Amino acid sequence: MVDTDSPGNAPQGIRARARAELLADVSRIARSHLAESGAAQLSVRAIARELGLASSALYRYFPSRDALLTQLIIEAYDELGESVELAAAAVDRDDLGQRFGSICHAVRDWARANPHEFALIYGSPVIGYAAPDDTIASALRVARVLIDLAADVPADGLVLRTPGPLNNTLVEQLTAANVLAGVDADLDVLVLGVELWAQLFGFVSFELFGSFKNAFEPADALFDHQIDMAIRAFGLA
Amino acid sequence: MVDTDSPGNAPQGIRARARAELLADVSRIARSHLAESGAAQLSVRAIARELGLASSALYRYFPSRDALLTQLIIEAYDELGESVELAAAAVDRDDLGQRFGSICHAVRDWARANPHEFALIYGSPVIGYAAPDDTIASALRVARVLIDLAADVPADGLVLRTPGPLNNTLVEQLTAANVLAGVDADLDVLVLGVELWAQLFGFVSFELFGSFKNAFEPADALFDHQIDMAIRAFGLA
DNA sequence: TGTACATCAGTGAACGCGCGTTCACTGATGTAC
DNA sequence: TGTACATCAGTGAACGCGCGTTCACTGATGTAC
Repeated sequence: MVDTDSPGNAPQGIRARARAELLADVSRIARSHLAESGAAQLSVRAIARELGLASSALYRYFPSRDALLTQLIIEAYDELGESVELAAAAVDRDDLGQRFGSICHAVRDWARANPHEFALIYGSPVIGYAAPDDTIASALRVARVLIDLAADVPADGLVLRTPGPLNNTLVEQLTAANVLAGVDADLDVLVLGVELWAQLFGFVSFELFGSFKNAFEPADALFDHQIDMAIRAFGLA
Repeated sequence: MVDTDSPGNAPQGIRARARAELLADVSRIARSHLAESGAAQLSVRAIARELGLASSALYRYFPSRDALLTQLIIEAYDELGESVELAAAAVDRDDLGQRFGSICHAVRDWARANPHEFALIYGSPVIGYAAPDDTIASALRVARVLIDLAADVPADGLVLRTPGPLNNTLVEQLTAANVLAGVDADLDVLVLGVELWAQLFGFVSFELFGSFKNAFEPADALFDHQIDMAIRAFGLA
């Protein structure tokens, strides 16, 4: 008899599937604890408790608490990176202003929907935890999308431009960024892009971490205005 | 016999002086622990241990751990605020570009000298801790210096200006900021100022929290360039 | 100037709780023949 | 198809440590008369 009663959605053995499910559960619960206690307080025991497992069981899945934290960080970078990539791809590639706006809104929207994950990757570093190199690739996804955009912005429309030549160090650093992303953006465009990148995340940090409290709540109008101004600075308006 | 052997530098009783000294010691030690373990891990017991006191002794000085945290936060805001005020006052008040640059450098310099205090006040909020209203006045000092500057910037030089009228909500929020600071800055200048404020702190966060890693290290040239561009955007160059 | 009393700083034990990680173990799943 | 063995998931006790906060107390400093 041919084995047809076992459905086709079992590409792995029963163990592999159980393992994948438990890993997902751990991640979900860990993220909820992130919101309730913060990254520094993330507790292997508390997660195991919520799963109904002995705390030692989790050591079959993660070598240490820090490894768990690393996975959460990578997941957060990847989620944000994917949102931003999708947002950039969702609009007309040649409408650079709209593309920039879409990217910015994706960052802010994801951050507001996942404030604790945002805090994990862009807030104060967790003391005593050193992020391993595994996080780098994921961390760079947002930057890459922005550099790609910069590479498409024509240099001659730029409203804010350095008078005279750029500082040597800066030229080296910007060139390295171009190389890393495999593009050849104009350096004056690129440096402005980096500064607007800092502005974007500064804004979101202010909004989420409380600096806008009692002043810019809601911050939607201010955000839209900031994007407008950035588009103008690029000469895309 | 007249009591002349007791020197004049005792404006308070022996107890009051001892208390002031111990409070200063607590603050100093707490700040060093901030660097070693982070705000969430700040421990009354560890501080008492380092002081050679029973942990219960500190409850004569602080009603709770959170109160200690509050004091550290206020101190940090005040230190930064004072640096920035001094920096703004140290230059020619009418040289607005220089004044802006001096303010920005003061923020960055203080943050680099006190990265953990910066993280405490501008990084991810400490979960489970709600800052009381006592912190507000100190938190506003930097913003006030910037708004004062904005009030002196002539509106007609502005390079980046909103096309058409500002959004209503934004007008209200900006007007409120003017009122709070007791000035009457042009709203187009003011909104640009707010956005450059976000940029300034975004930059410093990136630099201190690691987003510039492997890319803008050192970040000095980038910072100077960013300030240059901001001054241009204000029309002050 | 001296005395009586109130205030305050600091002690040390205790309460009740948390944590990460290791280890020898049981029993179930998977694999090679 | 069945059997023997290897791998893996999960257990529960233990190690050694941490924490904030309360409480009754001792002894020193300050104050009012």
